[in-house]
Amino acid sequence: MPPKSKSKRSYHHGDLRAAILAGAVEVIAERGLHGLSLRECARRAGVSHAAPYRHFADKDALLRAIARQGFEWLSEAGRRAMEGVTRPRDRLDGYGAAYVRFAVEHPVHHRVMFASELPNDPAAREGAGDEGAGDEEDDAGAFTLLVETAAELVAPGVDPTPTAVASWSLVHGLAMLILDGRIPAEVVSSPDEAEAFARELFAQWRGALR
Amino acid sequence: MPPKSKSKRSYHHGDLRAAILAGAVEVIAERGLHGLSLRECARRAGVSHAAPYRHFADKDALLRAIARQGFEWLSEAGRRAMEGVTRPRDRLDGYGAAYVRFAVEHPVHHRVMFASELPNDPAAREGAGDEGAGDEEDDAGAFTLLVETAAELVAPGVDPTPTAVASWSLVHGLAMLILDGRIPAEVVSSPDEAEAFARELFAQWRGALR
DNA sequence: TGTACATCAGTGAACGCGCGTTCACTGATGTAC
DNA sequence: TGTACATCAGTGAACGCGCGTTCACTGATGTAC
Repeated sequence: MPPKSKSKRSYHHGDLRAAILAGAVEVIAERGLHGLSLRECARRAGVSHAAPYRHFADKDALLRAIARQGFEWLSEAGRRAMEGVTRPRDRLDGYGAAYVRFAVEHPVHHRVMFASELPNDPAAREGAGDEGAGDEEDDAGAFTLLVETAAELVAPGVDPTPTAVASWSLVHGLAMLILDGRIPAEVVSSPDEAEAFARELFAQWRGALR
Repeated sequence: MPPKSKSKRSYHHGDLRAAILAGAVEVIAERGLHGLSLRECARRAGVSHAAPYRHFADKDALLRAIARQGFEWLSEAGRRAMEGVTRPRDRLDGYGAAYVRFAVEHPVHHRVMFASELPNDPAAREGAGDEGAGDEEDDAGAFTLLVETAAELVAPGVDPTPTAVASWSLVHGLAMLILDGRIPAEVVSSPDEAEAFARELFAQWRGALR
């Protein structure tokens, strides 16, 4: 395999789709969500600006692909964190810690997953075609898992939804505050620290409320 | 005061600054943060597209003004919610409920206040000139208030910061989830309902954790 | 009350820019025979 | 192993667009006298 002629002979990229996806995450990390452009992604992949359209119908499809990937990774992480753990409270803690860790490890994905740019636009939640439905499923799946876990925690007959929502709010809010730099960097500069901090939070929160 | 000649004789607006500010909030509500443009704000105020530059140095200054207004309103609401309430736990509940209510009442402000578009950009947190410093103060002020309240709640000698962070995370996360439409609309379609839901959440959360 | 003048809010033309998207194309790839 | 051909990934020119920002300007406002 001669080093120079490696891909020189062909202008075919090999896996442009993945390259565009990775490039998009990079761009968002550097310039923010509104700084993303298909042309910049193409540039980084070393490809003409029209090439991405072979793999993504439009800019929105690219964002939806990132969100879908994020939901997959998150639910996988949550599943892993809870397998083998039986005590309901520990399961909830494990899931929450995994949630925060995911956000710190993949801040761009987390942002894209939860960036509803149009608060007043119900259409964004509805149709959105085949791909949009995929996102919703992942999202709903994660929440269902949370409600089931919460159900093991509350007294029989009590609606577990509020507890599930509270748990989700706690970890979601913590993740957002960390990502926004509102939590001092020395406390949570690494995923490990973020996870530890989340667990500590859960513990002390319990104590504080008696 | 003749209805037609009212402002026809003068092209001076009267309070263009406020009009631009209100228009910007409107635009963001309709089109999202990235859909905001100074030209559109000028259009809605019935003014030439260069006029806003008399009142805002650039687009960023406009956003910073919205954020500053939001922080003022929020800290005012928090103060009002806690005045006359003495029991620490009730003070924390009141503040949290006010926080969630504020987010539902002023979703655009809340979004602008907490939209760090550039996660990796530490410069956004530092300098930012005179105006930026104003934001930071409001932000820090709100958090200080929270820590002080948390200090009354935990055992003496215990660092109240984690409890404060947990409280903030809970209400911040709940607000974000509501704003993103993740909480069923029938539960929280009005500010009153949002506030009630928040209080219910706090109560059941305590119960669930024993 | 009237006049001169400084101030400053708003105008409208102009600039350069990067973007999303389309389109007819070219040339590499893989498959059928 | 070789040839013909369909497929399809990537090209590059071109479109139209709205934007941020600047600039010399005009005309309203308010103040000093």
